[in-house]
Order: sequence, then C-alpha cells, then structure tokens
Amino acid sequence: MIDAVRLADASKRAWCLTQKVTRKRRATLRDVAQAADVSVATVSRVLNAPATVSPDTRERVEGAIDSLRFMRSPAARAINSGRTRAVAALVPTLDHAIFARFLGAMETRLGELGLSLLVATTGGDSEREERKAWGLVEIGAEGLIVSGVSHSAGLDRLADRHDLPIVATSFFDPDATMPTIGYDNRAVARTALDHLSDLGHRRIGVIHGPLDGNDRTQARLDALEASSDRAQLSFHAGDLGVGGGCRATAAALALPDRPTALLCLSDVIALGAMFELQRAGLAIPGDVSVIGIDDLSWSKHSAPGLTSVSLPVSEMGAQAAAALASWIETQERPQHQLLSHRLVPRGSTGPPAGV
Amino acid sequence: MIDAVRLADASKRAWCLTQKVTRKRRATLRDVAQAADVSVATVSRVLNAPATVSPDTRERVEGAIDSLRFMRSPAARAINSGRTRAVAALVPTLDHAIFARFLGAMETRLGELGLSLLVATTGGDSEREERKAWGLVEIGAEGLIVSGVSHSAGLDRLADRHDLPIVATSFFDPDATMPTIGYDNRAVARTALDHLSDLGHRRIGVIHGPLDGNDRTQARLDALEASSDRAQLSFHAGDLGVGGGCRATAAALALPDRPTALLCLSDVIALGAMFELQRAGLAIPGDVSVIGIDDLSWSKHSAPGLTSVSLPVSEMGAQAAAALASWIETQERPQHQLLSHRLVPRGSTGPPAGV
DNA sequence: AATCGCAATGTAACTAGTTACAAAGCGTCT
DNA sequence: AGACGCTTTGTAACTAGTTACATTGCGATT
Repeated sequence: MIDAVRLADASKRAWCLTQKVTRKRRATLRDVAQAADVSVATVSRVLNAPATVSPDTRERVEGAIDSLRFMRSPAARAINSGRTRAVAALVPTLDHAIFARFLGAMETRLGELGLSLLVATTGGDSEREERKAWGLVEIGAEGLIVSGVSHSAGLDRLADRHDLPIVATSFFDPDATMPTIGYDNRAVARTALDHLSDLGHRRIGVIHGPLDGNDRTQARLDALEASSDRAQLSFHAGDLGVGGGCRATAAALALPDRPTALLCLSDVIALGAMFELQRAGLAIPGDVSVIGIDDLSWSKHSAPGLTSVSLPVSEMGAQAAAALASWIETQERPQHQLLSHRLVPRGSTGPPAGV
Repeated sequence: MIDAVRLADASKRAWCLTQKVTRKRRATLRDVAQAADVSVATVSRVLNAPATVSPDTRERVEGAIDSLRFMRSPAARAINSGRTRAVAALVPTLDHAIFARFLGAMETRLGELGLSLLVATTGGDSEREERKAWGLVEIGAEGLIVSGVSHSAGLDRLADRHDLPIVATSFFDPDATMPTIGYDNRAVARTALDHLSDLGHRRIGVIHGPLDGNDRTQARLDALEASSDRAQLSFHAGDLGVGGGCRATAAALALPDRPTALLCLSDVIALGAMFELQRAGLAIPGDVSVIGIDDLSWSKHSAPGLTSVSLPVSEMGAQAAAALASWIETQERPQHQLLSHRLVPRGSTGPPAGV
C-alpha cells in the first residue's frame, strides 16, 4: 500500500517534470493581461462581458489572446461557477438499438440545454454500475441518468452523499426512491398479449432475453404470467441480440404443440424470430404471428411489417434530460413520469390458421 | 447587449442568493480540517496518501469527512492536476448500430485507462461538429475522437489552438493532418465488388445512403466507379437506415435490366434490400445476391446469412481510445493505423441465375 | 467651480483543492 | 548530552480563473 502510494507519487512528480520541460506552459489569463498591459479583471471582462470594455482595450486584449493562443481553463471556470455543465448517463450497453436511440435523444435535448453528456456502460452489472457512477461524479458529473438496471443501494448512497440528482428511466415506479421516467412494463407486455389473444391465439410462445439484473424483462414476464389464463404460454429464453432470438424461437418451434404466435419482448428478438421462421419455411402471419416490443426504426420496413408495441424511447430520453437539467438548476426534485406506449399493428400478426 | 449582460448578472446574483438560502454550502476541505482539528494539508493527505497519516488522526479526519458528507470538488482537483480525465467522441448519430458499437468498444477501453467518455452527435453536419467540439473542449475534454465526417478546417483550428489531441477514425489516410485510425474504404468497396464479380455477376446495383458530408460513402463509391470495367454498375441512393435501403432497392429492381446482385454499402441498407426482395418475391441468392458492409452482429443470423465485408469497428474504437490516451499522457502524437477488413461469405451471395 | 453620474479599469480577495517547505516531536546512536 | 533521522503535522503558497469593491477620469449639471 505504502509502496504503491510512493510509486504513484514518484511517477507523478516525474510526469510533472517532463511536462515542464516538454511543453511550454499554456498561457494563463495573467499572461494575457501582461501582454496586453491591462489587469486580469479586464481580460476576464473581455471574455465574459465584452460590452463593458472599451473597444480600444478590447482589441488589444483580443490580440494578446490570439497571439498567445490563450484558452480558459475549464477547471478554473468550473471551480468558480460551481458548474461543470456535464451530466452522465449509465446504460447496460451501447450495442443495442434501444439504448442508442435513448441516448441520442437525450444528448440532443441536453445540447439544447447547454449540457454535455458523459456515457458509461455497465454491462447490466450493478457493481460495475456503482463503480462507474462514482467515477463519473468524481470527474464532475452534475447529475446521473440511469437506465435498465434497477437503482441499486449504491446509487442511493451516492445520491445521498452528494445530494446528487439521479433520474431512473425505462420504468415507472412512483414508489421508487429516485424519480422515475418511463413506461409501465407490465402494461406493455399485457398490450402485446391482448393483441394476440384478441386475434384468437391460444398457444403463445414468449421469447425473451437474459434475466440477470434486467428488471424490465422481469416485470414484463411477471405481467404475462399473471395473465396466463388468457392463453397457454410457453417461455423461451435466449441470449442478448438477434442470435438469442433465433435460438429461443427454434426451441419454441420444436415444441410438440407449436405456438401459433410468438410474443417477443423486444423487436431485436423479434427480428431473430422472423429470420428463424423464414429458415423453417413458416409463413408470417399465416403459420405463426410475431409481435415485438420497442417499435424500432426498421420495424415498419420488414417483410411483413412487424407488429410492435411502440415505446416512447426518444421522448423518454428527452424528458429525462429535461428533468435532470431542471433538477440541477432549481434544486427541485422532478416528478415521476409515466410515458404511454401504443400498439402498432402491422402485417406480422393475424388470426391463427384454424380460425 | 449591455442590458442582456446586466440581466444575466442580476439573475445570477439572485440565483446565488437562493443558493445560499436554499442549500447549505457543501463542506469543503477546510471545513473538514476545522471539524477534525487538523490542518488542510492533513486532510488532503488522508485523501491522497493515507499511509503518511497516523492512524489516530486519520480516523478523526475520516469521521469528520463522513459526518460532514464531504466530497472533493472535481474542479479543484482538475485545476491542480491539470487533468480532467475525460475525452470526447463526436459521431454523426447514435441511432446507427455501427457507431454505437464503435462507441461501446471505445468506452470500455477508455474505462480501463481511467478515462471517461463524453459523447456528442453531429448529425453529419460539419458546422455542428465544430460547434460541439468547441463546447466539449470548453467543459474540459482532454482529447477528441471524431468519426464519420472528415476533419473539417474548424477541427484543425481547434487542435492547433489548444494543442488538442484529435484522432480521426473510420478512415485511413496517412496524409491527413490528424492521426487517422481506420480502414481503407476504397479497398473495402472493392472487396465487395470483387466477390460479386468473381461469382460471375455482371449487372450489379449499388445501394447506398445519403452522400452529404459522408466521406466514407463517397470513398467507397469512387472506388466502385473506378472499377466499373469489371461489371455494369447502377447506383441507387436512399435515405439513412433500413427504409432508405428498401426504397433504393425498389428502384434498382424496377430497372428494365434487373441487377443480378445488390452491393449495399452497409449491412443496415442490406437488411432493407433483403426485406424489399422478400416483398418482391425474389429469392436470395437464387434471383438476386446481396452483399453488405460492416458485418453487424445480426448479419450471421439472417435468413439467408448475409455475406458482408467485416469492418473492425470494435477494434477501431479500442485502438482510437488507446491512441488518444497515450497521446494525452506522453504528448507524443500517435501513428496512423490501417485496420484490415475481411470478406465474410455467407448464404446471401451465389452465382447469378444464368451461370 | 463644484458636484454628480457613469464608463472604464485596477486591486485584491475570493473559489477548493494540492504541495513545497518548515518545524515539531520522539527515539536512537555516538 | 548532543546530533541525527524519522514520522507526523502545519503554514502558506501555489493552481487559473471570477468578481466585489475601489478608483480614475471625463462630460454634464447645477
């Protein structure tokens, strides 16, 4: 321990030395002031309120700024303003259309609000989530948006310790300790099930991804199990991604009593299901209907178009960004927000063959 | 102007006042020192080199830290260390699997290197790219990774002004002003074309996305046009995404002399093409072969599996992260890096019908 | 001519940490 | 006993900006 510290210390000093030798110190505000023969306050004013400086002086200062290639130190600015103008988002992975879309919308809204976005991935691991969250706060994130994994105790500690604004998304739960902005995952799953059962399907295969640490999937499955009186449900788990959907679908199709419809807990999984059905030579929806959840951008273009439950992911990103920004600005904790989902019927679902 | 400044000033003061009333000032290092009855230096030591402080004192200080819920100000740390430990990435959009994968790999590697990732989207607009880049640097990004849009003059100015490390990715160009880490887009396109022409295809439809500001697409098209002696090429532009692929494919299929193969400049576009072919009742590859570029994670799972040119996108993200980190650390500009691509033949390509 | 108001500028004290250097305390060796 | 070395701690000066307050100088009133 002691050795490690000493080592770190030594290397730090060495690095600092190199610094001083290698690169000429960057110009500071005082250098500019000296070069322009004015006070530091005047330079600062040229930067922050140019109108209060005489055109004459301003020009001289601007000249000095340019010739010294001066740039304000963000850290020094932050120390004075108390603001870093950066917030962070934690998502399980970027390699999934739904999170990417969410982050995209969030980044756009944050940009409008003058904030930048730090992104970290957790891999759905709540220990890693906590570690990354601390790291982000330590480099200056003014607030956090978490998605996918439930708010772990660690995040609550973090929020408490820093008075740190943390918004949880992808689910709605008015009883949660932190504000939640999301949809009702149980209702989402029921919407999909209702659609299939309304069409007359009684044997339905539920295709889903991994469960570990994924509250959304769990909530959806719970809701389906609770509604299992409406139809005979079989559950098939697969890995993440299209490949997982393929394999789980293959398992469902191998059932002696083949389902007449597949309820996929995401459109990505549904894409795998459609590929697998095509491979099996089964017609959609003639032989088997397919429904997804998410309504990704390509879903309307598939052949046939994929029936899906549209989730307001972009809106969720924008709302979360706005809520967090206002929380930071006003110090007032935002309200929970329930966003509505919507069934988008397309060609991939129809009545079962026998009907 | 003056009024605006005054207004801003006034509201700022008001805000500060509110601050002081509403939230109790956060504890500083000096508060902790006072509470523990030690000097600020000792508190700092407890934080940075606990071994050099006697267990007795350390305990007292740690107690004070806990009871005051003290947290170091990131800005103050940054001002002293000269490091913010954050770098930024600029991508055209997050809503595209290829950039999401790239960013994911980058974030992972940066995390290993103790750096955090700021993400901003440019929408493929170089003006916006420049604006966002400045914004990111102003809040403390120590380096930049750009992708997709060519290094605009604005970025060069930024790099020059700050001595800011900027790495360009998604293309390889040893003559570029900033280090590039990427693949040879011309060669990538030729690889795809060679595969089709080796199979015997002579009428090939090239399906591509929008051109504005997209150097990668342009480079690929240039290479194809230069090789147009190998086959008769028709070019079909579509919007971004699967929908664009569908529409452009529809146009290609409507040609009096229908192409026997479709060369899609991305797998996303290829997915659109496959959907469209399915809609048209054409068999893949029996009637029309399809090849993509990217080799996305689902490409191997489609029906039939999509032949694609695999791009080392994840590796590119990791390499860019490592290169940028080392540039920041050592002040030594990294080398350009050419990453190799690879044809992945799958079921979607075969000899044309007549052969 | 004296006073007032205002714009333009400077001085110095802030922000919240880190750290070089000094000093005190204590045990050990000569 | 005095010198030396070690650990432990404190003082004060840094980092690079912002800003409250003081000051100067000029034109316009009174």
